Amino acid sequence: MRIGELSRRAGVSVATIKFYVREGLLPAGELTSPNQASYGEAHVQRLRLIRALLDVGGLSVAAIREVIVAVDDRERSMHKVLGITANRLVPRYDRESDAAIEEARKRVAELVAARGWQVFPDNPAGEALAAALAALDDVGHGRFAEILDAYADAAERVARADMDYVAHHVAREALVESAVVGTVLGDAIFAALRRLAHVDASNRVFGRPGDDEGATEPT
Amino acid sequence: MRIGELSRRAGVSVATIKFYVREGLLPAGELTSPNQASYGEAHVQRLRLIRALLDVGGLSVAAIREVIVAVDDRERSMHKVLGITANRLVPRYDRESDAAIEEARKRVAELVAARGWQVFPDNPAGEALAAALAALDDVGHGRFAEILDAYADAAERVARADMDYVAHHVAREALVESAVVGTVLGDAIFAALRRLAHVDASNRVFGRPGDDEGATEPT
DNA sequence: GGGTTATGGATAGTGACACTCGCCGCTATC
DNA sequence: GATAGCGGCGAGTGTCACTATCCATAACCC
Repeated sequence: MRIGELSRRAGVSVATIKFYVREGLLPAGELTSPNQASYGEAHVQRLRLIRALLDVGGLSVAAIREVIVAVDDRERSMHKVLGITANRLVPRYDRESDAAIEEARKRVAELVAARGWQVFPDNPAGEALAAALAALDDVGHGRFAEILDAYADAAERVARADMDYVAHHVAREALVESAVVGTVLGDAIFAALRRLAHVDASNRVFGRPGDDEGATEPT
Repeated sequence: MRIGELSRRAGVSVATIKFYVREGLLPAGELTSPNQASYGEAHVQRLRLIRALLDVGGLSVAAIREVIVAVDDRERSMHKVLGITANRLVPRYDRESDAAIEEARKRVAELVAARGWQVFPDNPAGEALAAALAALDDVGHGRFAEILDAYADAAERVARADMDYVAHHVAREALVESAVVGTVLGDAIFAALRRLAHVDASNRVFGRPGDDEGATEPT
């Protein structure tokens, strides 16, 4: 297929496809003549992956490029690819190394130890967690950390479900891409579910009967 | 205190503070003379809230303005403020209304019904969930929806913990701000925990003993 | 009391980002 | 052989979160 059809199939403008090719997110089509190329199903798939990471996952183009290069590299272990995804997915908080973040890092290390997680806590995810806990302190909600265990329980449960899914439904070759997609879209899905659960809980606790303004939210 | 000290206390540049005042995120200081104003603790707190929502939560300045206006409005119910937060927090996916998203919406409605959640499924969070599920389908991971129940269980657990925290540790006046902070930072915390749990699970399942490259991830 | 620094207020500029446009000469198709 | 589409490329656009500069005045420091 040529670029016009690819554009229609993937719902991405021709100009944008050209841009992605220039940026190295999408391989160029196979040239059939000096200025004519043909694209295949793989291109459609790749475009959908790009859009999912971009729109739902909120990754930057540069981050997606790194992830995609890693996904395409059959030499890299899944571990490495996931590490790259996490590195790119997690925003960089270059907080000056003050006492608060140090203390938060210690709390993260304790949590990891208590859970028996086989993880170095200076992992990007651990750093992100420390930054979030420090931000919580800053804002005056240090006590929130008390319910961290409930969060960790939930995270373990979700991670277990993710592993089950991967084990049962994902072919070996597709493992890496699945992991990336699952990591990124899983965040979005969980966040949405949490929001729904909050609205429900909030309705039960605070909602007056007959007051349905909490259930649906016009802007 | 004057603007210089406020800047030092909050770790935000003077220029940026002026920008936030202009943008309506931060109330102006109280003028003591035509070109001299004084700021208080509330300003420090507010700045920290802004930075947390911006850096960790990833909200835009415009979104933060709406949230803050809602937080400051004592007339508004917590429900409404949370609705605004959710509206602003969740990215807008203006997907053309194709069959896929319609089908995803139906799946969301079924899930909500099965859970007995008192929520209108055309909630922004429900929409976000539908969009994420549709994106999952696009990318060829429709089966992922099979483990949605595990996600929903985890979300309920977290939401319950959140409510407990609010009930025990948050004063009535601070309820709304806490809810906003908890919603936004809670997402970041859970995502980080999930990532940590993944690394752990991945280590157990795929990691060769002695291969520690999955545990820590240099770029 | 005089020089340096800080301040409030306003306008304009910056750099990153994700596209988007327009052009060229060529090709496919009707 | 007209017309629409194409590949490739450089330049332009709009948004966003600041950042820089300017001015007149105020505070501080010897």
